[in-house]
Amino acid sequence: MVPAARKLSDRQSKMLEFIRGFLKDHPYPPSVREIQLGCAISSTSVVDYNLHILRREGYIKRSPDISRGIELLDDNKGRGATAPGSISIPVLGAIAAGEPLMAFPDSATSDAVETIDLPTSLLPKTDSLFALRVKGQSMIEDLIDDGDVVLFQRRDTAQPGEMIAAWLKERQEATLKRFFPEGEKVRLQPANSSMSPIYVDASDVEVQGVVVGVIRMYN
Amino acid sequence: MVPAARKLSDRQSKMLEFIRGFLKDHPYPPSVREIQLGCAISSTSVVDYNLHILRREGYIKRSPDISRGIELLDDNKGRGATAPGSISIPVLGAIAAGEPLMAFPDSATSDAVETIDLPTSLLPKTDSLFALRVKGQSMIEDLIDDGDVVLFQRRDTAQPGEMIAAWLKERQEATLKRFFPEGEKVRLQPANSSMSPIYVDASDVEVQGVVVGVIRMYN
DNA sequence: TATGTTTAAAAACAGATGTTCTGACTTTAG
DNA sequence: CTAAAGTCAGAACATCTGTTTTTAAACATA
Repeated sequence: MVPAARKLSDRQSKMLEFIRGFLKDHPYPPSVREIQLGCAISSTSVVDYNLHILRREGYIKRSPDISRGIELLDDNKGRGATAPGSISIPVLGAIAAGEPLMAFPDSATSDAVETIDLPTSLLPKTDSLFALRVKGQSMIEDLIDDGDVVLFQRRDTAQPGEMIAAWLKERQEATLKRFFPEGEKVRLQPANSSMSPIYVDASDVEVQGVVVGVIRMYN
Repeated sequence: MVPAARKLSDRQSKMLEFIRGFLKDHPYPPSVREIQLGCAISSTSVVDYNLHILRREGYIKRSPDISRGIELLDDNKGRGATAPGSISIPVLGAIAAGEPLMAFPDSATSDAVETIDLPTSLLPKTDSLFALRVKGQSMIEDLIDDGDVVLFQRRDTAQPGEMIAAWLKERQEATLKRFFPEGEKVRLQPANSSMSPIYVDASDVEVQGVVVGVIRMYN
């Protein structure tokens, strides 16, 4: 049960949420300055000020003069199969990098066949990640081979040139390509000089996620 | 499964026991000086020295320069345990794939700055694995880029054509190349058409491990 | 014996981190 | 409106804390 039912400011809720997330990713609590960075706060004094309030309201406990002496009180800890500092990423299925084909299901509704654990230290961000196994060699010149596992961050927009998992509504197909918006159209560019780009209406393309990593195993 | 079964000194066991107890009583790990006090040790350097050993032997994990950055690894009560079906692989350092240079230390005597967790399902074998971060682009045509993390299985022999971490005794250098024995000599072949192979005496080459995987992160 | 390795102690160093102070801006109560 | 309280920013401060350096004792090995 949450100890207090007092209203918290946006900043305080954000801090609480950050601490909670930090404790998921690390085996030690965050420092004041890590909270400052994580919540985009301009001064450590503000962090301290709001931590004071969070303690007064019963959300946390603090050990004075002790680094990282913050304890979450409303946390039902004790469970969590993933090692601290690591997160589990679901491998949702396969994606075509050659001829587009395999659809991959939505993570909300599907059960990942497997998951991979990676240390958060390696990852740019730790939320909304998923993985797909690559079929085909259209991204070979970007050093992504058939069979590689590609990590994505779920996003619905992409910057020009980014590698994305694209869903082509009309064809009901998913494909791994570089993303180049060109007016009303979108060019989906493979990284293989023997293959041609795909041109589709911007409205027909749905960005599923952008590539943040690659894993390859030689078996 | 306890990571190592190496002999620990009385002092080291006591420290381990103290850390375990401290984590039971506090929501944050102990500092070096708290361990010093708790175990009646006369200097922080001695604590640091023995913590190094505990990490080398796989009992704990440490986050450099982070206060209280100690994590118990042999603890299966939720905090600090590697996820079931996963193993932790030490990232020992860097290896040159361009001009050979950076030596990487021996795993028996070195402390991994970080580890990566991978599910055993992805791995061909789960024993004697280690990882190195690649410097240079000599393996670019084998889809291994500068900055990639390469997983090795520790072995002292290799099949012709396998990608290996090679130690050149005379030069005191380590390099990532493909292995081709040719009589008395060994050809170490880069996967970059703009680079030339290295020829050395067979007796001058020490196989450290063979490549079993690649991990790449875009940050 | 000579030499190198392991373990230890003491001190100093450098960086990480909690805390405090001052002033300004915003909101609220009267 | 005015004053008090609440919130925030920037800087400085104090100390907590990981790391390094130096020196040396104990121990094993050649």
